[in-house]
Amino acid sequence: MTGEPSGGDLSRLRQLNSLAVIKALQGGTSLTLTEVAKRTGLSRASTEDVVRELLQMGWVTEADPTAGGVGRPARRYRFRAEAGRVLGIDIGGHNVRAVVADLDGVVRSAARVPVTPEMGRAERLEAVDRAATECLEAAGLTGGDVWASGVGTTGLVDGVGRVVLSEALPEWTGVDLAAHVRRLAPGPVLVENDSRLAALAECWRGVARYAKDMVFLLAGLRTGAGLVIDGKLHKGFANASGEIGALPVLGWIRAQEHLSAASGEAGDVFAAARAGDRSAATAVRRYVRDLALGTSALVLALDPQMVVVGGGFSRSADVLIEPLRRELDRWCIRTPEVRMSALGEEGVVLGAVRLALDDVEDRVLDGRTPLVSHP
Amino acid sequence: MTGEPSGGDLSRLRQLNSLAVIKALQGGTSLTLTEVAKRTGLSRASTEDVVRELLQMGWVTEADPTAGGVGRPARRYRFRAEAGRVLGIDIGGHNVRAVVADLDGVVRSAARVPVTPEMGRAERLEAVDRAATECLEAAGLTGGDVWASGVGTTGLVDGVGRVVLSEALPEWTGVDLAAHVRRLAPGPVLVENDSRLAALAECWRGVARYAKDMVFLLAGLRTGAGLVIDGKLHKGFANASGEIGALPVLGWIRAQEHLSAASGEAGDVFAAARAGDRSAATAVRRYVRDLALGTSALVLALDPQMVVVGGGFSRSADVLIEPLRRELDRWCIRTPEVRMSALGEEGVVLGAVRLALDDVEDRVLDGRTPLVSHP
DNA sequence: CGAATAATGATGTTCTCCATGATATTGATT
DNA sequence: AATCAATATCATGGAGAACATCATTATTCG
Repeated sequence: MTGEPSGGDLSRLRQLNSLAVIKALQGGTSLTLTEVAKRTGLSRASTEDVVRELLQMGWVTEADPTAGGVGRPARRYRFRAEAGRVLGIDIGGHNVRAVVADLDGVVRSAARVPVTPEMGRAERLEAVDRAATECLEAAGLTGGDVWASGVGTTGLVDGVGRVVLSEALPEWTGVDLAAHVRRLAPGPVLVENDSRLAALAECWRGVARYAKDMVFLLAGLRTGAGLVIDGKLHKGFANASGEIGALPVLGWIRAQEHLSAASGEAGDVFAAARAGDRSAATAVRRYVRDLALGTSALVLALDPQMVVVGGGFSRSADVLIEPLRRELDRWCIRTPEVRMSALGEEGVVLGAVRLALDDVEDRVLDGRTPLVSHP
Repeated sequence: MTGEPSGGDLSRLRQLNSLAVIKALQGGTSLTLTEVAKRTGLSRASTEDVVRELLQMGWVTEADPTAGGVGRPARRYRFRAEAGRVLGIDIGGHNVRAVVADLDGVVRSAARVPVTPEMGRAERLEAVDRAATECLEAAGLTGGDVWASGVGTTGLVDGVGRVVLSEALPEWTGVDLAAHVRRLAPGPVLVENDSRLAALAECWRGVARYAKDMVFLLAGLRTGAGLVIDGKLHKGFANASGEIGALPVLGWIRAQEHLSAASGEAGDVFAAARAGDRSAATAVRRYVRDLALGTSALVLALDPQMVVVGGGFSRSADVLIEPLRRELDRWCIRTPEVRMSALGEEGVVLGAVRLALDDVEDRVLDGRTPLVSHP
């Protein structure tokens, strides 16, 4: 019933310990052998052995020793994040973003191509190509250098990277994004729904960094949700989790209508409400009420530690967050922390990067890819 | 972001391999060394070594060799499930059940003490004592022989085994069940909500045996839910997951009222509906409609592989399941399999046993309890 | 009764980790 | 400048675990 820490060979032990050392070293900081030994729980001697091996394979490299301090200065080692690259892509209604990141998830180059919600399939895919190649070029790479790619898009995505259903974008249902991106960057391509990727990103480097259970709320022209459960993105049996908006009584379908009824442009309504416009304030109140209903359902179902609000409207956090919290209080047994997204528009791309990195780590961990660097 | 398969010592490797062998041997079947070796992926020689050690520690024992077949007959080994015992208790409105099970989860003795929903705290706890001692005695054990206990009760339970809130039972809020049961059986006591335990049980030996994501629906005088996500019981940050019933629009609050309005006794309504009574049929239809609304919220949120219906009303599956399925179809993007509980009234106790067994396995796995048997 | 078959037992090797002590490099102290 | 204290690196030997290989043993089949 539990996972599979399954034992095995002696080499498996070394593999696990190598991985532990890498994990300790990851994140840009450089450490001395003694520090690594302490973090991994290994003996100093073994740590040295492991590090030597990793050094030779190109996974770690020596860093500058720090001056000062008594005694012989220790050598410092750091994870060689530049050993590999991943590609992250966010295909939205208004923008296509692409970034190249290193193995620490640090963005090395980025590109953005504006698109419109009305664009057809071919045009949008062409924008994807442009964004990806532009940012690969800026990083001085070709597609072959990429170890894995993550792609975020609106709509439901199946297990092999095809868009099963997209209501927001025309001609988008049925696109085989994995195949398309694989043309640009051979190697594993992982496609996910954008709300989910934004959720992932918030758990990684956003406000939910230490939350194991978290609900991400995409509040914008569309309303959506992404769930992180037990530290992992929850996909569901057919990749259709978080689609609470489909239930009419929970209000997500009609939520935005309150805003568009009050004014032409949605962003204006929040500004007007902030300025004291009565009808705008009413519209926002109604919007929040509907938003909170669906959110309460998620919160009651999952009892997460935190709700993170992202999406276009999260810019108007000042008139959103507090009312939302109050509405949640009405329904929830225990109202979780409600916080605004820390990543804003970059959330989805970063989540795509995380998705790709997870894949890389999984493959290294499973030993399917032996720990060999591409120098 | 992933778990902690953290490496370590050589002894750690042995520990993992021991565990793998135990897992392979668990479940009553006896295996030959070669079979174990094949299942664990270890070499025959190492398997032999591990098994010898486990044999000596009392975790496995030799079984009768099977006759027939060419070649030297192989020795057969089996997990010594009788090496330890766990206690499972279900404290309900009408019955208190207790069972003693071995490490394979096979029930060795059981006891049932009838209670009434109106009983106060002292009386109900006294029933718990009676059920537990009766079934310990029947198994020839004292509380000290029990390695861990699992307890199921209605209501919200906190992390240390206290009932935080119970609406169904009088004087029940605030009981420290863990402390109470620990008096009977020292050692770890784990307390959980009954719906959740029933969910766990269905995933273990019920109809959801191979489902990783599953929603259990408790349909009875109360309505509740238990969630299994990624093969594990989902508790939530404050142990309050699955409480979707708190949201009025989702109908669980008013669901039963349809039934009680139609007739005095709930069970009768289903019977009457089955017999063709028009008003009873309408009541059932309304009940199912409300039940489905909350269930849809759970299904849309989680996209589980399966919905299992348990609780008192699941006896009337013939007039429940199919209409429920149809109603779910109305709202859900992908309607999961809907099945009736296979365990019925025994579900909660079995879940309690599983909870206790999980604790035992975790402690063995973490090495906090060295693999030492109590002979 | 011998041949084929499959399990068991024994031996030696290799891999990995660890403990211990020797050696190196630096800052502070005399 | 010489010495000391502190810390890090290097080297050696030992123990535990897993594995490959081969000889041995217990069956059944012909």
